[in-house]
Amino acid sequence: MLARLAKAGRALTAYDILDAVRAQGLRAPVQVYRALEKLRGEGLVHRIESLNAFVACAHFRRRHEDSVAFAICETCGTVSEFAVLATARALRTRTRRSGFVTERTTVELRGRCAACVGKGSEAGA
Amino acid sequence: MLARLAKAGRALTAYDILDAVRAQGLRAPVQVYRALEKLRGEGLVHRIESLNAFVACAHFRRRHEDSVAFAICETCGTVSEFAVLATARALRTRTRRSGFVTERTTVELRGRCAACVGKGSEAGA
DNA sequence: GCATCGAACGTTATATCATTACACTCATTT
DNA sequence: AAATGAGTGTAATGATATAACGTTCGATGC
Repeated sequence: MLARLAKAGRALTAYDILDAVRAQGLRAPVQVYRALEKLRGEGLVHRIESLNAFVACAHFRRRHEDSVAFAICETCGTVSEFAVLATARALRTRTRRSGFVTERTTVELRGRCAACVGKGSEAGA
Repeated sequence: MLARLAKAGRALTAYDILDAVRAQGLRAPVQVYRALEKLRGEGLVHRIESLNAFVACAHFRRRHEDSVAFAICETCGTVSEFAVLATARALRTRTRRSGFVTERTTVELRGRCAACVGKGSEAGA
């Protein structure tokens, strides 16, 4: 299942994954959600909140759990993961001043990846 | 509808809203989604991606559209909005270096608000 | 005036995402 | 062996969101 996700390069919904792994014996959504939950716990999978979908962790669980961001291309669906240590720290500090204790941050960027920006301008010209 | 959202102080799902405004003649989800879409366009409502829910804009559309973040209390559900101009700019710059053109950013923090942290430590002591 | 058009709206149905409930298996403990 | 409890599989359902389609109504051109 993790292999499927990693191969996809984009985010897959639980039902996308279900379709992909039916051959391997998983038959119901709840089984996929349980597996995803476990993988997320191990830091091998991230959930993309704005897509209600999942990606394989690009960084092989290098303990960055709470400071990861995603750039999501609206055109091709590609999701790239990057670390945002300093940004996450700044946000925590900022909200801490009003007494809020941050446990988890979600940072997601929507836009166009390099490849799609290139194609877009060609088409427009 | 906006009044309902503003009064709530927390995020409401489209169906929460639907229940609240049935008296005012809205009868189906799609009507609520259409209204929300319009309000979002006007900058009066924000969507909280990690909750699949909506909040009234706390800043009266002061043109901060693309640089707003939310601190969401896991205990009481309170959502507070704050501006993250510099953070959003930094993220845009950062991804721009790899050719990604950011159109929209989502920043959401989960944790405990001041009030709930206080209560929590009392209970724990 | 009135035919035409298109945007907005209402209704119904359906698609999509996620969880609950419960029975069964099987390893562990006693 | 009986009791316990974690994990698993299945079915059903709940929660979120959109599609499809007909109607209304104001704007436009004749």
